[in-house]
Amino acid sequence: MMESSWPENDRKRRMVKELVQGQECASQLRYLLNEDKENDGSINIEDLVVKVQKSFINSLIILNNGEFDEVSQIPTNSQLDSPCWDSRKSDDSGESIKSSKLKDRRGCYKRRKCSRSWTSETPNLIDDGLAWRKYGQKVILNAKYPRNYFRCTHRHDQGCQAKKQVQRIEEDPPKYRTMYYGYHSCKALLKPSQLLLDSTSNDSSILLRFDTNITNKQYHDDFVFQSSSPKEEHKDVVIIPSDDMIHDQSASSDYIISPDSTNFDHVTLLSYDHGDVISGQTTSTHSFDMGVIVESDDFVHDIFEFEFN
DNA sequence: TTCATTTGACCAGC
DNA sequence: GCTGGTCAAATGAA
Repeated sequence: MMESSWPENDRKRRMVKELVQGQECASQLRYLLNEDKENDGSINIEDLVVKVQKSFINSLIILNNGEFDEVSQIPTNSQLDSPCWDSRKSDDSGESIKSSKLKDRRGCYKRRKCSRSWTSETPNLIDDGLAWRKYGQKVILNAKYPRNYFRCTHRHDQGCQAKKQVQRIEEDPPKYRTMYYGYHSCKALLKPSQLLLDSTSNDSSILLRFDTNITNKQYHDDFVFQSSSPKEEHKDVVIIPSDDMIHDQSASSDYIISPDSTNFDHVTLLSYDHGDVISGQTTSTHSFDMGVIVESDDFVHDIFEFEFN
């Protein structure tokens, strides 16, 4: 069943959330790679890449007005790459077929025209962190390698309509083209071991690190970071540009950090400005209902790292 | 036993 | 009639 388009606000919020999560992972990745930090293995670099990729995937899909089974982004050329999806066909065919006592009417479905897709090409097969189940493979005319068809594992139990096609297009260097269709509406797609946060932080605190560049001035909505800690599951931390920022984009940037539904007493600013550590600089808060104001003269390029405890 | 993959068949669209 | 997307039985893996 196809879902209708999201309300604009909801769509925007979802997209921002996806991008913010991706950016957070990218920042983590940069932190590990560029600053030559020791990684004790608690943070899996490959998992971070996966999460960044997932962020892009979902953002691009959301960008297409939330059309779950028909999206476009990169204008795929090709009719070669313009498969037509219609998950409803299985409802019209598969189930009814069973009851109609026709034993083998496999492939009885209705293809739909004009479905567009967006595509990514990678030098290797990257696990995008989503749960896919292969349901077909097809030799494609004039193609050296077969095309593989995947649908979301949770298609039946959660009605997730996401699909993708993967095809190797070059051998040396190896190159794979992945075409995505539909939005992943299912839950629990990522491995639980993927922690966004620094696992060295103590159990009672949450470490949040982000690059304010992500909070681009063009966005005036709340920014929601989903973070986690070893003891607690997920907490949404809302980053709210101050009124000055909203109304005057040239104004100095204040951010209101408001952990949502948490009971933290303090926010400690551990570092900012590309890793220049200001240890122990604690920004207390009267009430997290009101948030914490963090001042910065150059918010665009700052990297903030907070600890909630 | 359950779940995922493989693979040949079926069928819509061109 | 050809091509590509999907189904579902058979098979394999855990």
